Amino acid sequence: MSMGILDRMTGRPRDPAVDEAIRAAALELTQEQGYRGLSMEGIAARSGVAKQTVYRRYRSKGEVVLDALVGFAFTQLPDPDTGSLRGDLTALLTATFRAGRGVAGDLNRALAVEALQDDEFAARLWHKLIAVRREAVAELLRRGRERGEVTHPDEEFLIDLVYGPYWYRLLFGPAVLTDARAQQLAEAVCRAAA
Amino acid sequence: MSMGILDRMTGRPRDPAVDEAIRAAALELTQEQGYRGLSMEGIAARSGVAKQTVYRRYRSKGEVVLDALVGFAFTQLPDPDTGSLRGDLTALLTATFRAGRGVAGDLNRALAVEALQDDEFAARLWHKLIAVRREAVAELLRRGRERGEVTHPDEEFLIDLVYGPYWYRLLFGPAVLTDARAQQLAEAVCRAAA
Amino acid sequence: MSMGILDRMTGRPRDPAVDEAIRAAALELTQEQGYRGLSMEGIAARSGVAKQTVYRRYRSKGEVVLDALVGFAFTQLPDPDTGSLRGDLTALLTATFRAGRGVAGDLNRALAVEALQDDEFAARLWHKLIAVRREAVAELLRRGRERGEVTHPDEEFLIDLVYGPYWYRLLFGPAVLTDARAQQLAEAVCRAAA
Amino acid sequence: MSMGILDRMTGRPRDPAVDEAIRAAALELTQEQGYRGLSMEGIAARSGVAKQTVYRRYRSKGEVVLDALVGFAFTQLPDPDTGSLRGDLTALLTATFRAGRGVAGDLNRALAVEALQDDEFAARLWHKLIAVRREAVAELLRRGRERGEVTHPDEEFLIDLVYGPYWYRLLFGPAVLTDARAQQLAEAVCRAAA
DNA sequence: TCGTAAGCGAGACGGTACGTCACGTCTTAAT
DNA sequence: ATTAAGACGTGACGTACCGTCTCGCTTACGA
Repeated sequence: MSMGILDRMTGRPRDPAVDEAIRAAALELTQEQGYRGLSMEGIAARSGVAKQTVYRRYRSKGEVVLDALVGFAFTQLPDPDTGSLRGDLTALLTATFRAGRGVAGDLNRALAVEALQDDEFAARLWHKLIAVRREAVAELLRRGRERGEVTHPDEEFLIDLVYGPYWYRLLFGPAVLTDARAQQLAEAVCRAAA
Repeated sequence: MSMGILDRMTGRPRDPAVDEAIRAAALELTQEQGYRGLSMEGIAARSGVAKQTVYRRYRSKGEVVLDALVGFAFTQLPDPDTGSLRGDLTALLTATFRAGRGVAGDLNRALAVEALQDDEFAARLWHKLIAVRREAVAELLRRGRERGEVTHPDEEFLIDLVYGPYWYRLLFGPAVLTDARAQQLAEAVCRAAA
Repeated sequence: MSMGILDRMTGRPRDPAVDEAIRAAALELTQEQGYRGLSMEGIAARSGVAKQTVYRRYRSKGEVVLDALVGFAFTQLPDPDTGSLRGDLTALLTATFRAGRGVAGDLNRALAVEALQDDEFAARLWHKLIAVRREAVAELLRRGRERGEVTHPDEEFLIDLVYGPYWYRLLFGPAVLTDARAQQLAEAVCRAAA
Repeated sequence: MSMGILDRMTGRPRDPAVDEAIRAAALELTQEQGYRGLSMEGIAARSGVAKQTVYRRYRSKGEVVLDALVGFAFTQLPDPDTGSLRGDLTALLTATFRAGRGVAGDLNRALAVEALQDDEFAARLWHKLIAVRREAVAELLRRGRERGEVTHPDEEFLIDLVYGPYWYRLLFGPAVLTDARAQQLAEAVCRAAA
């Protein structure tokens, strides 16, 4: 959220309303005009905030979008416990795909653009978002492993298998992030994991 | 390559050396400075060509990169026929991953950036590059289907499964496009396809 | 005028209408809001020209003002030949003071601001404006020397005596650049020169 | 110095060390980077003082510089009484020119910049600095008038003649504020005054 | 052979956004 | 009330590219 590593306790405190306005503006603009139409200048203008005030908090528009996305409710991944790996994965992937069809899809695309061009940002993105999502799958897999549903030794690989098609389709033609696809994918991962 | 629908037959013909210089400049700059450092302005400067001359051939830097990449040797996908789906997929994925570790990876990233921001370009990219690669896998799957190795009805889904992890890793941390991973993936796809 | 040392002969030629618009905008803005209210940004906006287009011609607003002033008619100093040093000086100083009471005074003040803060600019100002004005006085003094009206050996000093009070009053309280003062000054210089 | 018209007597008293630090910082920065590099922001930073603390005392950087300069020893003009106008003027001008060659020159230039852009400040500068200096000359002239050395009726004009060349040279090329020049000038003023 | 039609290098031009700097005001907690 | 610290709206800075344009020059082909 705030860029400071340690919270300062001196000086005028940052206005939380400003934080909110910036995030809101970033979301609005991304939805209205796509990521191409998003700029630090535009965010500042829309949120009625000075450019410096945005730069004080974020290095780039990517950071703004990331922060805005992290604040989203549907980012809180469900941690379903249906009793079977397939059920768990289906639940998680369905939720993921559904989010991907909405605003979150646009935001994810925006983050991808930034990450592809900036390694530092890619690293931050990984820690703040990607790693969290991966951990959710890892947890499912651990439970599956206890039940004997998972024998494949390489957890990382399996997680790639879960999220790979999601991002692939986010990149090229968003038309297929359907619930049916989510189910197919869960099934496929189960087979691979066995 | 040439943007004209119908070849004009009057006036001074385009200089092929210029085409070459532009592509070369795009490659060099992408490698040296990443996609962020790539600009139409820069391409023109580096190739010693007027800006207009670049615009006469390409709408955007994405198109330049796409054209440059298409001209690459390792873009010609192998069409292995090892006798088994697993063998075929392993061969194809190994080749793909290897390319992804080199320059082609940078170029693919560049194309992704452009595609994410421009739907028109995304469509062109799909037709010129993605569709071709997908067709290669489709062919393997057809052969596997004849042999009875493939029973899964949804070919499109399986192809997503093949390429999804590749792009996912191209986005986030390129460190894992190893030969071993290619093999793992081939194996997983086989299981899903069965 | 144009910043280029040698005129290029390739590329699209600069639009003279743009030159004109920039100078006009600079003059208008200086008169309307004083030098403090003058900015490269404002000049560009007022003249309906892109900021880069201004920067392509001038390094700073000082240069713009200088160029604008040099283009002025009343910059062409009179070279009076009244037959006496006192007559000549009176004519020249009266003209100078009169100009100083009008727009040229504001512009001169603007140039002083810039020169005081930038040695490089001060040098250019000297060559383009100050030196020219000094040469006019030098010519008068030479004629006076032939007539025996001038015996003082240090021409530079005498010129300082002519222009010093002018700039002093331009700096502090512009109320006294009267014709009477011009005459007094001419008289005083004559005495000093004798 | 202190901006308050009436001294307040409640609350925490102002720290005199702060006053000193601000003036010192202003001097240092002016010498190091010229007036262009001087800013309220910079003064505060260099003096280790909050920005507000500077603004509480001074309206603008010009005021700071003025205050700093007024505090200088060599600002106390000598009131020589050599017995002749020429002697008096030579003494005063030599002192003035010498100071102009040092830090005081830079400070004077700085004040000129501010005064040229801000009429209110120009007025304050006149009262606090210029008028004082002019009065010193006026005193010399009065004495000269008693002795019969001065017959010229316009005292103001003569004072302009004394200080004009000084400021002129402060503006354009400081190389000539020599002792010899001071003497020449004193001589010329004497002749004009006679 | 000569005109017409493009290609080409060069660079001007109106734009938009960048990221930074300083301004002058403000809000906080501590003194 | 003063102080250090720093947030904040504002406005300008100087730069980078964008995509289009206008020059003068050069290559071709076809009449």
